[in-house]
Amino acid sequence: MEMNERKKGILKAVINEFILTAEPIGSRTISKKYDLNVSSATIRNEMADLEELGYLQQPHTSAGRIPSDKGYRFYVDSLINIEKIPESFEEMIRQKYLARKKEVQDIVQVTSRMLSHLTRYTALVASPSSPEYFFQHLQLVPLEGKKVAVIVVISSGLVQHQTVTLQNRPSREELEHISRLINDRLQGLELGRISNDVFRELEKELRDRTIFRELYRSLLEFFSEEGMNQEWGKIHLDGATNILEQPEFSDLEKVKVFLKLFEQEDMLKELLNKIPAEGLQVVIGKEVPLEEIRDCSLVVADYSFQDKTVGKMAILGPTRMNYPKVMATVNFMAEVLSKVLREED
Amino acid sequence: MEMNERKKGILKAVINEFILTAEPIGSRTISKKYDLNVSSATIRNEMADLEELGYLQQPHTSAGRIPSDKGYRFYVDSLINIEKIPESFEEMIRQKYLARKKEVQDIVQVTSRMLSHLTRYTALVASPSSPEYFFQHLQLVPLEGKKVAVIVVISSGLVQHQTVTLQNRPSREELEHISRLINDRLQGLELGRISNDVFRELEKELRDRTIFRELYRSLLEFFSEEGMNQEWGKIHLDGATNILEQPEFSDLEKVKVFLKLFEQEDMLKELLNKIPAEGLQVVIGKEVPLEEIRDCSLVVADYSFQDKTVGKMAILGPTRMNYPKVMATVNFMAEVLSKVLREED
DNA sequence: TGTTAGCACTCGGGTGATTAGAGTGCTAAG
DNA sequence: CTTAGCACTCTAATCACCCGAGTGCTAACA
Repeated sequence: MEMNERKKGILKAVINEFILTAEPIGSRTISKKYDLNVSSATIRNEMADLEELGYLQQPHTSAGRIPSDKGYRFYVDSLINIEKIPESFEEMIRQKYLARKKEVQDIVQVTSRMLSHLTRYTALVASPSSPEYFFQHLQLVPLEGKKVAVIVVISSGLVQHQTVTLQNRPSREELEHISRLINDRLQGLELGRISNDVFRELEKELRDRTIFRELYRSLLEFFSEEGMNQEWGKIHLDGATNILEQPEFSDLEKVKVFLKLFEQEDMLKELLNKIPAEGLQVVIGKEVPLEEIRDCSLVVADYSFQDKTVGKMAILGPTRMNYPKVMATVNFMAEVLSKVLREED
Repeated sequence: MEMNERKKGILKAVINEFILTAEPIGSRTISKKYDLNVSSATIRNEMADLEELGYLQQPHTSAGRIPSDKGYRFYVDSLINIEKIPESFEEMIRQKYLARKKEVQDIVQVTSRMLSHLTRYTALVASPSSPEYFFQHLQLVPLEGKKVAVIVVISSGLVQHQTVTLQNRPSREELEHISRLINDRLQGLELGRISNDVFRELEKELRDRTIFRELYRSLLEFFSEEGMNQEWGKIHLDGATNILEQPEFSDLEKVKVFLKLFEQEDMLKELLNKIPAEGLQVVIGKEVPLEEIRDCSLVVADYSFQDKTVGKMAILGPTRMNYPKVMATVNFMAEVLSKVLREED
């Protein structure tokens, strides 16, 4: 026994219907609502076959069928076309981006908010992060007392800052001297290459400056792998409560697990990192690399900046997700965001 | 009929017990568990009196009593002493602060996390914000292309930045000139006094510089009341899911309302603003100035920086909250945070 | 050979009745 | 004024029951 056109049609109908209703689908429903020109008995037989093939499953004997993960997989891979998003939408989205200050956090926030609003599921957006970014500028600004603000600008427009308290009050000249030296040395370097070595060389040159010694540690920390990871690639989440609208989350225990997860940013980060995002990816049910949400699906896309993939965005929802719509939306948003970032540049 | 010592003792016992169990408390429970030297019948009579006085209420005739808002109010005002936090705790908390980079966001985050962990309720912390802060330094850093990073430092260690795209690529000299002028003018000014007027004067001086014209708008926005509000005084929330552990939130609808609220930062901001926080405040049930959470209580304290109140922190939980513990914790955390900020300075 | 009508069977979930138990208020005695 | 005792109330849990949706199978039909 193998898949034929009629089986495909029935599978598609069942999944479409299940996405709509979240209830097990019986053969009668299909024969009435969909024009397949066969009786419910025939559909019943086909559904039994589809179950044997692993695409459908039955919660209990006297209930209808629901799709299995394998069923969804087939549906996503072979049965649907991604919806077309109307051109006019792009303009609207651009407006939203323009309305906000164009800091990285703002962009990420706007993106996640739009994603969650458009899909009514939960959106995750990782802010741009790439070891391939270039160092551009470092500025040391003396503050009150013994404090210094260390401001680092990488690639275009991405700024990070940090305050350091020194042992003694530094003079403005001293700070300027040091920042000039550091800038000369790091100018145009890829972040990934600003290793300890570079700093060790710098340390030699600046050995006599006690101030540098003190700055040294925090700069090292800043450019270390962990420092990088901590500051960049932060995950912004929106629409967490949307899952509460889904009938599969009427169980409080499940909700708990879910929301607990959302409070652990590192988990989410790892989750997204585990998904090899190039283009549009759909991860269904048991394929999800995170125990707690094995009954969910993820739709992930990457976005780029200066022609490099720098971040990902994702929609997290029940496996019974409106895939055509969500896939279209995520894909579209990733494209628009990449465009917006390119133009900004 | 009025309050006497025995009534107070019984009221206190009922509330303590209810805080523990979340179940209506009957007279027998009190007579058995608490050593009041009276029988359950006597307690029954007293409880009837307490109900008449409005301190207790009955969900239905054949159930025990639960405290009313008025009961909690009396309890908080007259029946409890705030627990003493052991000295050793302070050191532990300091360590936590030291372990993180000392940016404002980090401090706020650490604070809210600790609050929610210690109390097992939801913590809200408003980041420092005050029109009484002083302007300290502005730095314009040229980025790639036509972009400029505007970096503003206020008071000690509070840094904000923003990227602006200009019409033409600015020269480094030009930017330096402008920042020098702006710095001279704004140096040491209270943020609240950097009004349009100051900028208008600056505009006159710099009229010939087209670059300033372009920067003008974004600076104006930055120092405007809304800009200020948007950037400072952000609310950080932690332990949202803790409420799910509370039996009063076994109703999904209620959970929904709650979590939806948490996704609206401006609501939370308004909520905290409406509470005149000086010292430790407890807002109980119907006293809460926000419809959606009228069956909750808030314990709020303010914290200070440079001897001025700059922010608030709060614990949000069910009215059936462990007031002695929560009040002690919030009070303590606010004090420690103020101390840490003072020492930093 | 594939399709369909018909039918007996299964099973979950909703309905209603019953019951156990906790707690009360009242009364009367100490 | 306190307390033991008792009748009464009300909720929540349990159970039996039934309804209906849906199935798989069989037999007839094209």
